[in-house]
Amino acid sequence: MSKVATRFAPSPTGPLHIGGVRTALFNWLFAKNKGGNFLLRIEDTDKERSKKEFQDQIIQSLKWIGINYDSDEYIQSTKISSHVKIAEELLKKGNAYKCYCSNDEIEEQKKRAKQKKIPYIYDRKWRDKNESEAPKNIKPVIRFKSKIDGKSKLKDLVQGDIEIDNNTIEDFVILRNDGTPTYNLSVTVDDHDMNVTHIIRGDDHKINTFKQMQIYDAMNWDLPVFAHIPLIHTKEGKKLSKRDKDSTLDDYSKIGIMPEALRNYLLRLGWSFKDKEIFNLEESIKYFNLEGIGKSPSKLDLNRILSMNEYYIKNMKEDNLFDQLKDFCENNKEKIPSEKEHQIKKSLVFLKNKAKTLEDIFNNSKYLISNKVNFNIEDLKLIDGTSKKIIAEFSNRIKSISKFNRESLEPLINELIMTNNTNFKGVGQPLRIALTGSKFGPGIYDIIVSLGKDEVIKRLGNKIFV
RNA sequence: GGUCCCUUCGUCUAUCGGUUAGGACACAUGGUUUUCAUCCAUGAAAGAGGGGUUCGAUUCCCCUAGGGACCGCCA
Repeated sequence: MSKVATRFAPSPTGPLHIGGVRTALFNWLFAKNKGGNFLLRIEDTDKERSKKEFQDQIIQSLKWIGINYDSDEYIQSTKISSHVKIAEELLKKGNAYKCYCSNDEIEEQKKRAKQKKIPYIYDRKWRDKNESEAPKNIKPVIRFKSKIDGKSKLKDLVQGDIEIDNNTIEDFVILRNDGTPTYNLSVTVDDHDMNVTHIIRGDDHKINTFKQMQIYDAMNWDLPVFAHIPLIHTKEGKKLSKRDKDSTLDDYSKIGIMPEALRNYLLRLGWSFKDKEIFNLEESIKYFNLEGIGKSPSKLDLNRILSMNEYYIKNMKEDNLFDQLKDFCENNKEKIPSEKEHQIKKSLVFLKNKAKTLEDIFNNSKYLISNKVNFNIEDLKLIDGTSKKIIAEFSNRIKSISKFNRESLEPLINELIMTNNTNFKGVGQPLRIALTGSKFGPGIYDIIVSLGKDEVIKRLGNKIFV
């Protein structure tokens, strides 16, 4: 058996959506599991809708989530001439024929079928007609001569055996009247040329597979193995499309979901391995198989994505986490000033405990990133006379503390609680608001220590607390 | 409408004829705590319905219902 090769074949007509990412992931993991190659093919034959920017974005997205393809990307539009050659060969061999029906004629047939409520299928008018009868003013399309009798069986590795009557597959167009190949032809020729052994793709291609199988058969090419994975559905239970909310990879990266987390989530969406939930990269490759793919569609669950991301934030090495945070902030928020990097990196140890996303970490570390405190108006109202007194006392007393850490601050805080006849909240809350502008945030000791003595004194000295 | 596919807690899923139907997320309650969280414990929560086959069905078969995909000279 030849070396396993899988491929992911997106069309660059929009941003890569999450279902595509999962398809790519499954193909990639399958290939890596088998020690094979994973290839990327850009299906850009629709000139109207294909855009280079989407192609770049797809490649960028795959890179982001850590899926790397073997050898250069295969650009379908550069292979059109070989597709056409095959169409001509099929024509010569009698597996295809020229169809001179006009657009109007076809439309008319469709309309009539709709009225009669019978399924439309091209009536094979030119299948056996002599070309001498061809109208001069019409450029023909080339149609594949599909089987009419009998049944065809698809041995699908996910769906099992699927059998359909051949007469439900129409004589589909393989070459348009402008001479360009259509999807089913191009895909088949490319997959064959690329030596693809396993085609793992969305459920929505199942019927196409029956068309493509006939081309393989006519050309006497080895049939690859097919595996059609169930689609990802929206909350409403419909096929997820790029137009849906939270459907593209960017929707997740921009709120601070990390690639490891999204990869792990997508792996477990529609695939399982016993009760295991967390798979690092090595485990993903080691355990991935087609048997674990379920047959029913699954819905996206943002809570689960967030929870997965939270897990990775908490369990990731801080160096790595910081690098990701840095990139995230630069790309989506504001750049972390280089002089603050060390301080923030050190603070991750507590910042990460309160975060589900990189965005959360960013929000919780704003008090460190910015030199100016941005006060929440509502929270500021909580600062009363006693609060001001406590702030002043605290500020005064820390000036004499030489070692600025939790141990040295604790007695001081406790003393303030006693002398002001209050509880921890009575002291902690005003200090937190004064230092960060908000009553929510990291633990007060963490805030104070991470800011450092000078900065704390400076912030507590703000005129509004006098 | 035709063809094909699917159906276990709200969600993702485990179970490959015998289980108190398990786990995870979300949810609820309680505990820890220094706000918000985290963390820990506990709880509620499922085999679409009906027939078979079988000593025994969530599991195998059939029907019904519900859902989905496809039905382009798009990919």
